[in-house]
Amino acid sequence: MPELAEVEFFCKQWDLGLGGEIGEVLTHPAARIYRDIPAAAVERGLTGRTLVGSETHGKQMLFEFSGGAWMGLHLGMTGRLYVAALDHEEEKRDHLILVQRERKLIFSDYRMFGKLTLDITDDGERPGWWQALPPRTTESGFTKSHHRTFVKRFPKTPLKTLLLDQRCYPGIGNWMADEICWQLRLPPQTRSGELSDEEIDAVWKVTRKVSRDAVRVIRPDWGRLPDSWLMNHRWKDGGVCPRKECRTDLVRADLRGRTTCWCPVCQK
DNA sequence: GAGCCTGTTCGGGC
DNA sequence: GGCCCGAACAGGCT
Repeated sequence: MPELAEVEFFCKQWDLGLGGEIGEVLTHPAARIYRDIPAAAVERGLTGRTLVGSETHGKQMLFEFSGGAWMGLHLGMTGRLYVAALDHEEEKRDHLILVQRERKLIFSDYRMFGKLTLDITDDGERPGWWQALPPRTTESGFTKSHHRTFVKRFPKTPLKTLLLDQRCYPGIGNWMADEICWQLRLPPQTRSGELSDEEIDAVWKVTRKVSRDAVRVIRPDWGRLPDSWLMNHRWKDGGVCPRKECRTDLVRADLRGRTTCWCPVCQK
């Protein structure tokens, strides 16, 4: 489910817990998210600390706790964060629960593709892996030239596939990649090497726009994206291109292992 | 019951 | 080694 805007939405859910001490940490030790760090280490590492900050970067989240503890969280396909009252009955897939005095902060992930990390740093700096993440697509560090250089490295890769590469497009997932191709009127199969310099710059521009618009709409309350976008039409059978002058039946097919949706008329 | 799937990683093949 | 690509991971939902 979560791409960059949804990740921001989920991250914000835990804001209620900012400034609150973690009295107890409940885990499911056998859950797959503890493959990199044992559940016991997470319990030991976070109990008694205070949640003091949170931020997102693409599909990654970072939670800061007092004393230089940093918890990284990736939601995988189906992860979500929510807040519940203390008397909330634990659900089957609630793999991590941070219990505060007035609430529970819960990470739930039924398919368990999520990932959790914990770093304790002495100097108060963010962990190295976080600092090494590429520029966000919503920010000024995501420059035209940075983008152009990356595109030219992979001339044979289809545009849609390229847009899923987190090394350049952190946070872009399947629906956003299709949306970007559709707004560009370019077939998702277009090889990167076939793009003109003008088209490469257009990819950069639309990527920024789709990223920023998605965050603006989804982050506050999981709002609905405009019906003028492809997004609201791509899932159901019988979906048609939302362009007024087009209305052609959308095509859905596999591209490099991912379901891809496009308009056969607008995108050629 | 089979197939689907908004993500990432791993390993085989070239 | 680099690149490509399919399989695997897992389970709720249609």
